[in-house]
Amino acid sequence: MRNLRLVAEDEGLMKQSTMLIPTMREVPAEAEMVSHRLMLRAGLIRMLVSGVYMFLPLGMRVLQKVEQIVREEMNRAGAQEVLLSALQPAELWMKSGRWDTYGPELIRLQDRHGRPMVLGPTHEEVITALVAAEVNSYRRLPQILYQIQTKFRDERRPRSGLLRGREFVMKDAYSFDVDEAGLAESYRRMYEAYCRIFERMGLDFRAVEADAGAIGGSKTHEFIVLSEAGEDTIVSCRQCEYAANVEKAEIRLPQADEQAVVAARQQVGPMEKVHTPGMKTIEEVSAFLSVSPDRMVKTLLYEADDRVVAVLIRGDHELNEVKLKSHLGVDKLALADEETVRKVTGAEVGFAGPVGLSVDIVADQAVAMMTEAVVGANETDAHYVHAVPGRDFSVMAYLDLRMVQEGDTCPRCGGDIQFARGIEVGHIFQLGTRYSEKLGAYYLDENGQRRPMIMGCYGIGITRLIPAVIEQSHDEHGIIWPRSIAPFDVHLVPVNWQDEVQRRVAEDLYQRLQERGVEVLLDDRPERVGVKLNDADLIGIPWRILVGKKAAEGRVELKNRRTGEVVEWEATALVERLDEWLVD
RNA sequence: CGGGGUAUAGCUUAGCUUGGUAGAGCGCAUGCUUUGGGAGCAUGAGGUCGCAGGUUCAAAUCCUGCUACCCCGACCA
Repeated sequence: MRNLRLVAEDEGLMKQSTMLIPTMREVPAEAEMVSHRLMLRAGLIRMLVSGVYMFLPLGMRVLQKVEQIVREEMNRAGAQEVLLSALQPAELWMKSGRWDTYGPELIRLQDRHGRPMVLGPTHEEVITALVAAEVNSYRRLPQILYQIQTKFRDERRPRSGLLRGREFVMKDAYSFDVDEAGLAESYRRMYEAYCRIFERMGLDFRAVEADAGAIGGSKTHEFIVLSEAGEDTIVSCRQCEYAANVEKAEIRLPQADEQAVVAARQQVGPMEKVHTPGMKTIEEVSAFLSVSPDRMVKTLLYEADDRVVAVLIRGDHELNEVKLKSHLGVDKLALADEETVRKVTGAEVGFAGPVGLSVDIVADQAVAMMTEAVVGANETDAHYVHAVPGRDFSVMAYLDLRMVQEGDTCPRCGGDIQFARGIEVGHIFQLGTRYSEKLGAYYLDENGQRRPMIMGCYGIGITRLIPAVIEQSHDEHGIIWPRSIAPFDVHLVPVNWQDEVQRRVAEDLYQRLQERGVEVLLDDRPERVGVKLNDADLIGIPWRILVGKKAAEGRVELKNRRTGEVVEWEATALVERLDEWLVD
């Protein structure tokens, strides 16, 4: 008897009285961000420890729908699904070099034999080793393989619920091609698949040029869901298609007459040391000497891998560390500590300058256009005025090193740029041969030549997509799901479950909608209407059918969660014509 | 890793200044009434007051250390 009931497909699976959907009326103190609060309140997730979350039945349904969309689009783009391992031998990471460079974010452990292992934060090593072992001819290329897996990163500061966790689900795809043209084609396919995926989820997003970071590679795009709550800042042009992460955004040099600069510099009198007691910041020195920041140069000392480098930036500009790191080609970059600064400059922090400095100096390109500048004197409480680039100090290179800021123009067309914030949900890279060479992914071409495969990698933060959707789609009452990833299509809510007529109409609708393939959640709890309706708004299923007093006449109410629009229907007609309204 | 904050019932919290039997609202259980936007009455269960040490006749409260969680920053395919 018990078994029979359990196999009955219908038994409680979509009934709220039996499902674990622990909604919360009060806001949990731990959550700040809207999406985080709503996910906890709607009973989608619960935290186990910081940065690690469990998916409850409702959240699980959403997660599965997101995964399914990604799967469909990956398959459509010609990618093949695999499942790689989360537990990986450290050996592979030593081969790629990332055992040393990845840092404490990589969760390292030992097996019972003392063999070093890692919990995979990403899968370049594993997939490359797999393809290296199984593919060795151009005849078997190209290949695009993808997986949906739990990944581990011991983040310094997990935050914002699912947005930045230590354990999370990602889709990652890897392409292997015979040449650059093949890579470009694989990259294009993935780019298009990504756009379809995010469109299907109803997201307002932008694909922007980005920095490749530690993973390496040349061309790369980030997919950013626009949201003020996001951690990333992007710039985009109002006139053309240009859009980039601020970390990457190039600076267009203003038109300048070099002859004029050179001529102007010849008019400048000799450099002069001035007493600037306790004036350490640009603002202080600027106010003290009555010189505007754009006529000053700040000198920043960085430890880049094992050496110290001085970086010159115009006083009103801000250094972009990502650009600096990429120009210097180093793995580690950090502002030098006070002791190092004192040793290099012979002065307290705040008085560094390029004149007479013995370390390598690079400068932002804007400095090259300055006639003269105020700079630190490498002597406590002193600055130089009338320091002329090239005359009083020289630099190794002028580079694009600063952050874009309001008022800058588009590097492509010179148009106006605007800033926006967003959540990074996808990132695609053209990796080249970095991993294939280190892990031995070579193939023989038509001429029997051994060549490294050209790789690309393509990630989507599956679990991060859910809060991203919620950030863009909610109101003061709760979540508003797009139908494509909603946990259910229809929320069926009888006003009074004790009322036999309402109950009969609701159960009948429940059954008939299910027969037509509609996913229905039936709120059969003996709660008061108010409780049920508030929970329904909170959970955010796109359509709500309310079965109330008019059930006696066979009439029910249909409400659109997004628009709030309510229509009264004959229950029978509603089932018959559901195709008309079940379009999101 | 630096700065700030919090820790008392499932959730939100009072009590801590000034040491003396740990309280409320919501939720939960049972019963009755109620049922179109978070009901009413009654009864009841539920607490190592984050952990460890110290001071004291006596510690949720004072002191020390630790841990966890949150926020800001740094960091981040």
